[in-house]
Amino acid sequence: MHPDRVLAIGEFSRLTHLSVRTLRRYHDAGLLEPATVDDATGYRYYAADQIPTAQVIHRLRELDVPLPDVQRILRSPDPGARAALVADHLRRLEQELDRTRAAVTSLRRLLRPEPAPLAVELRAVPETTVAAVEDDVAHDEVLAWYAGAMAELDAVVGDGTGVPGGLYDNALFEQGCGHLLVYRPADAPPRRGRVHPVTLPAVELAVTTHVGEHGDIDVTYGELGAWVVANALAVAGPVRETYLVGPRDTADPLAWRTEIGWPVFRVAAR
Amino acid sequence: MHPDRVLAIGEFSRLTHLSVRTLRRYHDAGLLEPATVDDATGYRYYAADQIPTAQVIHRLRELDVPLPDVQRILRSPDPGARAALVADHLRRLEQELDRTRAAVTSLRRLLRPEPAPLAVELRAVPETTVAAVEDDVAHDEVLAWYAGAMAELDAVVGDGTGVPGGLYDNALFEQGCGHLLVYRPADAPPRRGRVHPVTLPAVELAVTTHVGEHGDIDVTYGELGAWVVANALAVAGPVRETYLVGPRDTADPLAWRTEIGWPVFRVAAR
DNA sequence: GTGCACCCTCCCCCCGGGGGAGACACCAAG
DNA sequence: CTTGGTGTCTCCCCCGGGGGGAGGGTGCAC
Repeated sequence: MHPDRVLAIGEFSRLTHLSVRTLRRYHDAGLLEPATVDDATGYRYYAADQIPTAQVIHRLRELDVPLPDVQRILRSPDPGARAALVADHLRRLEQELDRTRAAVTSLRRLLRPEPAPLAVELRAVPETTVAAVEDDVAHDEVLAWYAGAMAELDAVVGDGTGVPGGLYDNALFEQGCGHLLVYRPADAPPRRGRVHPVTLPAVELAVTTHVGEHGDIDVTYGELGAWVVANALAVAGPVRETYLVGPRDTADPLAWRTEIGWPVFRVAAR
Repeated sequence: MHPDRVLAIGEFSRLTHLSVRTLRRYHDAGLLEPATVDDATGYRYYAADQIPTAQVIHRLRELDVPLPDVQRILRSPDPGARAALVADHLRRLEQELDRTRAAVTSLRRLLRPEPAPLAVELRAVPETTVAAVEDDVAHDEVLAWYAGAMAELDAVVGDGTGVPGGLYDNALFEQGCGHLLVYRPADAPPRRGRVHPVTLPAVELAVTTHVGEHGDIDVTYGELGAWVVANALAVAGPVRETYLVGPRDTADPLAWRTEIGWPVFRVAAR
């Protein structure tokens, strides 16, 4: 046995199915340091027991784990912590899969030859005081934030106090992060944890209703937007959503009803 | 109604949930040309009926469709052709999902605390003449090529003529594409279509058997590689796989047996 | 006519790789 | 010991699909 036979980078590449270039990059990134490096020539030499490590990196990269996260996983000595980090990533992949499914649903609706006509109503909404949770949130954390905020809201004000809703800052879509607010109507909104009273300003809303799950809600947004423009209106302020019928009311997605209201004002005709 | 009210890029951004920067990029790429561009100022103005197009692009991008492909889809006027292109992409996503699943399987095995010891055998293989299909193939097309080549081979020489196998060029993993060859033993190999006789050279093989589906076969490769190195051998020439028990023999992946043989030669001890 | 939000172009950065140039290093054969 | 082929080094540029920010011109409402 020659357990410490050293391997040049090319040989190591053949054994691990990682390209030479990639191995060099991993060295530079501090991900996979060669067992020894010749000071004079710069030649990298690997040991046979680095093969499993290289393979773990390979697999993690196939799962699109970013290099810094790969490093974190490799550096964590405890197998439990390691497994937790990996599980974290698998969860992220799962979320991405949900996003993909939603995009497919939405695309199907967009490419349908005959879109159903949209019923839009112009509605003046008076000032309202509600129990709310609000925060600045990044685009890809919206779903998680929403779940947490709505759960806290339910816990504080109960879930029999009228139809819940949310306000979504336009900057969320334009800059990738923006101000979010979810609320429930309440006569005397309490102040507990993140829940506190907020007075929503009076607005003129262009309102339509989205039917079904939220995978293709952007299509409804677009149709509403087209209607708004066609009627010589312009958008002003955050979008309002009202969850008339949602997952908490019935398990059947086809029965879900979400009201979308876009604050508008009249613009001069051209 | 003002159906031709023009929209500045910011307003269009709010209506489509695409960032201003991204809209500009799509203009530059010829993906989504503004309805009019002011020659003097360079200001982009969009029409309301461009909203659906923008949304289709948004969805396709969420599915990671490359911009040139998005363009191709948008330009194809026939809804049927368009649906076919989209379906093509969904197939690609499905393949990627398979790859992800394989990586998860493999990772689980890699992170298992106690790896099972590997039984490796050194075997001298004589020169053999076989019926083969061979080609230079890119890494991400291997599975598709394999399926086609093996089907053609079965059709020409029948599937009762001994255990099939394959040779996989190391360059496939190092450079991303390399020479592939699949074969079946045959006394008088015919020459029909892509099938033709090939004489495989005699080699010394380090052989082990991979059990189960191929998702984690790279782990076995790595273990075999480590064994080869530990025994003062070096790899030479393409890897040989032999499909002792495969999907064509039984539907139970746990029963599959794949022999992996790495051509080796003895190196001087250090 | 003035202020301010909007819009323009341009350049650099991110990630994780690949291509290729030009210069050394290794090793076996002659 | 030289020579040649192959392996390896570093360095820079490229890809795709975006984001950040600088510096300067515009549209429009007051």
